[in-house]
Amino acid sequence: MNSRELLKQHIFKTITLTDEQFDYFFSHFTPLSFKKGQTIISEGDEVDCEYFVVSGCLKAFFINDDIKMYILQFAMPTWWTSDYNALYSHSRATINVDCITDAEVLCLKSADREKLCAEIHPIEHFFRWRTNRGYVASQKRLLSFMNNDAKKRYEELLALYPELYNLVPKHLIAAYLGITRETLSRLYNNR
Amino acid sequence: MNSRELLKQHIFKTITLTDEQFDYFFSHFTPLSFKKGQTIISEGDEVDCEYFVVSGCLKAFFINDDIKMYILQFAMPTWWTSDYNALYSHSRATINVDCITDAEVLCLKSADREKLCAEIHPIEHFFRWRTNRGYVASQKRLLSFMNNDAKKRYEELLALYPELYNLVPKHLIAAYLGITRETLSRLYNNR
DNA sequence: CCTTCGATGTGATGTATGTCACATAATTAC
DNA sequence: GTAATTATGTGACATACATCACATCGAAGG
Repeated sequence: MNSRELLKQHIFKTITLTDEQFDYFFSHFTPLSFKKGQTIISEGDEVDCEYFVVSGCLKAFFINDDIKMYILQFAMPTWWTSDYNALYSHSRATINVDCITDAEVLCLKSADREKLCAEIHPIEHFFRWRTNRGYVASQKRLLSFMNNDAKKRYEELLALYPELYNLVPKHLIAAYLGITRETLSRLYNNR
Repeated sequence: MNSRELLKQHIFKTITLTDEQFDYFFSHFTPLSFKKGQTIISEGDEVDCEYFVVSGCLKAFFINDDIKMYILQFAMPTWWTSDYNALYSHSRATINVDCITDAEVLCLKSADREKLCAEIHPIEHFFRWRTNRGYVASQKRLLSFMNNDAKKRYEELLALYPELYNLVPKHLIAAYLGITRETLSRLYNNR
């Protein structure tokens, strides 16, 4: 499926637009291709875009003062990603986004998102529901952090996204779970 | 300030409505009063409202199988709360909401929120931005969980909401931080 | 006023996870 | 194809936090 169809099917799960409306909507996206390891957003950047993943896998991550990495989100096809804190508050990026695999994305400028939301009411509806779902997912992950130990969180992650097991290196899974790679290795080798 | 003015000032930080539009908007809210300790949402309930806090302090919390409590959110005046997972997915409540102090709230039915969002475009805009901010706050809290130890999270919480220190018993602060009351006691007594 | 119960403090001890060190396997770069 | 780099496994030990037990203190209710 091409990127236009993928985006169309994705947003049509929430809203419907006329063909002209969708064409207009789609005309604001810029397709971009990246190679494995390439950086999309670096800490300190001005952030004015968000990204809809068409193929491949991205990660959004934070690096702390001890150079330890924590992964906020793996972004797979039909997921959206950016540094939303920076994007919404017009501040500099504090998180990074890069490519775990070769990837194709559609880039949407924040100013264009706002323009589209103002011009076409259903588009605002779509973005409201996208964030509603993201908020609930984030709360669930927070609860899982408080309630479950690392082993349970690992099993939950693999149950929810089995494709990650072969797609992303284990030290990145550990960085998502908030544990060290050593601990993760011991968990699934039962040591 | 009365509840109508509080809500008006709150939403006018994001959007503007005509007087008639705001009157219409406000007419969908039901004022409710609760006493300290009263329950607003219990696990297993059907959830069809969200709540705008006018006065007092609520907590939204999860109880796990070992009857340990984890607090997702303290809700102070101008905050919104509910079990958003249940509310958005039309499922039964898995989290509880109750009153830490006597409280007044404005209740908005989910069906009315959707109706208002469909009828008045700026209202959809308001709710989109409310959730955008909630999503970013939730991501920040997640990062803090992964990156900081309990002491740092405690200091962060008090820096962000100093009023909680005197308002909320310490075992609830602990339940928000995801630690036991004993550990919290040791943290601030440096033992 | 007295009783009860919830909130808090603190010691002793257990456990999950982190840290550091080192070995080896798998990829990537030249 | 070889060297360099990155990913992974594992042992020894350190540490943050949990658990359990018990004491104290203060607020709420009859």
